[in-house]
Amino acid sequence: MKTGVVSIAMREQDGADPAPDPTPGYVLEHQVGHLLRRAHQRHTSIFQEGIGDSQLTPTQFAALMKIKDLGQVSQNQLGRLTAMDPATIQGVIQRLLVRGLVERYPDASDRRCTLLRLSPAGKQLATSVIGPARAISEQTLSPLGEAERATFLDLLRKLI
Amino acid sequence: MKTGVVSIAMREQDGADPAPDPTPGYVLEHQVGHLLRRAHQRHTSIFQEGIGDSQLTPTQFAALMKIKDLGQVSQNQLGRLTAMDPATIQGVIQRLLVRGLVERYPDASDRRCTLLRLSPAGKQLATSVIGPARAISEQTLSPLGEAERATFLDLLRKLI
DNA sequence: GCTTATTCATTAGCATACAAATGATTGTCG
DNA sequence: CGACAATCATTTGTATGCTAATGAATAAGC
Repeated sequence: MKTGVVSIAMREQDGADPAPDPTPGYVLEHQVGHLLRRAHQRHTSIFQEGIGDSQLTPTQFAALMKIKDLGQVSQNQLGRLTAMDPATIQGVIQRLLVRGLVERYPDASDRRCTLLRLSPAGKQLATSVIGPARAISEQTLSPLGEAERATFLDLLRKLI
Repeated sequence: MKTGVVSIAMREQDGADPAPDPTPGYVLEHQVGHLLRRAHQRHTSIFQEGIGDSQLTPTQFAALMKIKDLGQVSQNQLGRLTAMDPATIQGVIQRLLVRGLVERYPDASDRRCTLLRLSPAGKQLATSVIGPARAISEQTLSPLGEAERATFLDLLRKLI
């Protein structure tokens, strides 16, 4: 039977030590970044479950809502309003275009820009998913009471 | 000069209406999912800025910390502990293997499993980034006061 | 007005993140 | 013990999300 000392010596010969070595005072599960990642993961799962359109992602939904709000908007401007960089919003819009939910047309006053608007199908979808979207927000916050929800959203907004 | 009425009529002929159409009572910027996404984005940016190793991502860091805590662990088990599905943890570990931060060896008691441990370089890196990681958590929460931070983390934990 | 800087949109490359399918191995249950 | 279920790891495909580079068009400064 190998002793602990011998075992450790052998492992050090291999150059790696599989002994547990937790860092005092640093718990991954308590870090705000890890918790934000997991909370965002949970919300995404709730969204896909509840939005009622298996192709529509949270970012595509955000783009759709923002175009609906504004009527028309350039791609980069839409990206700024939905917190997506130009490369990301490009892909999101491309997929909405393929589905026929968004239309593009040139901006007469600035030939660099392409303006976006909702197609009739896009308008129809945008309207029909607002109900599910409200339910998704409610379900995401369902572990919290009413006062806790308001507090949480207040604090979360301060972290943006 | 075109009137508004004529302009709208022409647009309806195109099948799309670029008129603004905000939904009463639904503000994208107030939705918990959008706020979680943006807060997570901000944290990731702070992480990349502060971790001190331009190649190390938040998920790679989480995997590194968890292997350090446990000494050795199978890949799928590590994924469960860090909230990554098997496909995601596979890629994360692959990149840590390429960098020589993690080592693999077979589990004698279960030939399906491959056990993971930190290499000496992995141990060194894991130890050296704990200080920056603490600073990253602090900076992420810096918009909040002490009491607010505790409240926020409590509520965030309830949402996992 | 002309150079310079900025902005718009796209592209390539890399890193999560998930669903679904696969093959190998192990566990369970009749 | 032998069929069936479950688990481990991988692979493929799709969708964010970022950096960096590009070319076209506009804005700013001198």
